[in-house]
Amino acid sequence: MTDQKPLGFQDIRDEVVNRIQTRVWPQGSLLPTEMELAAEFGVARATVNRALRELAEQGIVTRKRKGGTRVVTTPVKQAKLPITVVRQTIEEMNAEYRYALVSRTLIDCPAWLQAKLNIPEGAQVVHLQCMHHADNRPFQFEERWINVSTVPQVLDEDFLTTGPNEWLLSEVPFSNAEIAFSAVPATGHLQEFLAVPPGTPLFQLERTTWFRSDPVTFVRMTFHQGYQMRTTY
Amino acid sequence: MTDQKPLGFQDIRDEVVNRIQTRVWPQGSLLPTEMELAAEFGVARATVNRALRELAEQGIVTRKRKGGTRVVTTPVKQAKLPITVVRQTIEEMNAEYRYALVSRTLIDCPAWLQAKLNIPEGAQVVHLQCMHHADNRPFQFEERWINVSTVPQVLDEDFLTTGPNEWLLSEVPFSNAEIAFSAVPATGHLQEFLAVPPGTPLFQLERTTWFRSDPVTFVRMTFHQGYQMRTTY
DNA sequence: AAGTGGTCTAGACCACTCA
DNA sequence: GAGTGGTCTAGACCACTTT
Repeated sequence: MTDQKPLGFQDIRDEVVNRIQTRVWPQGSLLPTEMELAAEFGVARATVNRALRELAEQGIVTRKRKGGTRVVTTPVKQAKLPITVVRQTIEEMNAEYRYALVSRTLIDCPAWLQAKLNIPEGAQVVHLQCMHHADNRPFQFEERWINVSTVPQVLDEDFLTTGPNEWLLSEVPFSNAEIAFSAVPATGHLQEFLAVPPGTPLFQLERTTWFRSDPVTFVRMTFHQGYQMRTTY
Repeated sequence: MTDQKPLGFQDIRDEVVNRIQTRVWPQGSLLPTEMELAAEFGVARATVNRALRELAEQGIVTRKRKGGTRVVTTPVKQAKLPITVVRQTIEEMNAEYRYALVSRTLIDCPAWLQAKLNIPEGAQVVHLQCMHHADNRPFQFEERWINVSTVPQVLDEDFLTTGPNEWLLSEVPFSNAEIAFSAVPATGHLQEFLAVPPGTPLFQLERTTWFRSDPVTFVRMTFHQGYQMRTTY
């Protein structure tokens, strides 16, 4: 009984990872070709291909036609950061979510936002300020600008009961975005709404969103004192 | 000339995304089966399968045997966050990188770290403090604890010229980790090494790393004032 | 019980890239 | 020019889930 049961692509993948981790195939070395591996494991080349393709996506190996498959020397880890809606985050903590609109105004797009979104002069945007509470304690202050020309429906939405994040997600799903994380001091509005002393370090997330190369929205979300964003790789 | 050239899985994928974005297949709706799509596009089922599998990985659709393929109602975006070495980050800014070891001591594992890494009592760890400079200005302060029992080679490494991050990457590549981002005030060491007034908000990244379920290291990296971490999705 | 996606196979052709 | 991965096909069987 040399072979027990047929191997799947996941078995191949795991075994390759194994050999890389145990330095059977050291960093920088060249792996056998797909055909050789297929012969060794007794599977079709397509199966080996799928296994190695996944490892390439994970950044563990690089693949080149004619060049073969090589173990990456300095693996660039990729943490997957799930971007959820605030409501979900809070409800997953088993806390009670409460949303409150602070202000909603229709304004001419300020110059800095024009530049950031690359939209023409004189465009109009809806400016929103909102608070998100968890168990009645301040959780996140949200300041947002929505491009009226991309999302004209925004003029008919008052955002009194639904947060702009969730509303936009239903109106403009499947957009793409740029995100920036930073630490900022509590000043002005932030200090008041998040109920912290002036200068308190706060975790902040800025995001610019497009739908098919049309700028949709820019949002600045500032979290309560001590908030940690977590992930894995 | 009804069909020009044979379609690839990428064409299928893009066209499906297109139909989802334009609400031909609205959120929550059921897509045609793989066989139906294969017939429509004039390709093999495997090709449709690959296209839809990618969209499922991206979280745009969900797939269930017998249940079919369904457009996700509230897409959970996943930002891919490349975790690079500090040196790279700095060199990509076209700045000059400089590393300096502040302290290196062999100590008994403190209780809080024992709990965090889940290692037995009395274990020993190497405690490191380092500074990373960009163009001779403070960029990042790194405080790290390395588990001696998992990485015994650490006893022979003085870390005078090479940062522990890069060293560990060559000794223990392909590990997995938990990451937490937060905003902290500058105090004590941080304030001095990063040359900022006390209480300045600083961006901090904490990471716990394992290799095959053996705890390797815990690191706390605090960045200079105003640092932003950026990504896309 | 039936229908759907999940996977594998054997073969083929192509595209890239190295020598 | 030759070798490698990239992709596609047609068919098959399996595994899960709903009816």
